[in-house]
Amino acid sequence: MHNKGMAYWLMKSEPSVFSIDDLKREGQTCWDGVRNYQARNFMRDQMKLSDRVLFYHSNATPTGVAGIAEIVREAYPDHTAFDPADPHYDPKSDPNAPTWVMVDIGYVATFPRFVTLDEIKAEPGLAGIVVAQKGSRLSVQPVSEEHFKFLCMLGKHTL
DNA sequence: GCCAACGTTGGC
DNA sequence: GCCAACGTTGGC
Repeated sequence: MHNKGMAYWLMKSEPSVFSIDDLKREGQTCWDGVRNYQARNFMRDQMKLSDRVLFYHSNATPTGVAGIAEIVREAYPDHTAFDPADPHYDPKSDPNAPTWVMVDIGYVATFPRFVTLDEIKAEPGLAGIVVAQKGSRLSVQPVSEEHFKFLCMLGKHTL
C-alpha cells in the first residue's frame, strides 16, 4: 500500500554488528539501542508503517547505502534500556515512562549496486543530504523523497 | 587506531 | 545556566 504521506529515512548500522545481509536473512529486526534524543524523536513522532528506509553501512569499507528496508512496527518501548546486563542499559529510563523507543524494520531489497558515501558527496543531485553533512552523527535521519529516489537510481534499484 | 565533531554530564 | 570534562560516533 502506497500511502500519500509516506516518509523516507536513512538508518545507520555497522555491518560488522548488523548488515543488510543479516536483515535479509532475518527478514525483520527491532532497531534497539538508539540513545540519542533527536534520533528517538524521529522514530517516536514521525515514523509510520511502510515508511521506506535507506539502510546505511557505517564504520565500514566502504561506507554507504547498501539497500532498502521499511517500517513494519511503529515506535514502542526499547526494553534493552531496562536490562542492566545490556550494553545499552539506561538506569534513568523508567519502565512506566520509557525514555527510549524502537521501531521494527523489515527487509525490502539489497541494492544491486552499493552507493558509497564518496559518491553521495560528489553527486549534485544529492546536495544537502544529511548523511553527507560534515560532522553528521545522527543514526536516524529524514531523507527527502527526491533524494531517496535518486539514491535508488544510483543503486540500480527498480522502484 | 586516530581523532574531529558532537552530545551529555555535572560542578559551580 | 554556563561550560569544561568526558564519552561516543564514525570517517579516514
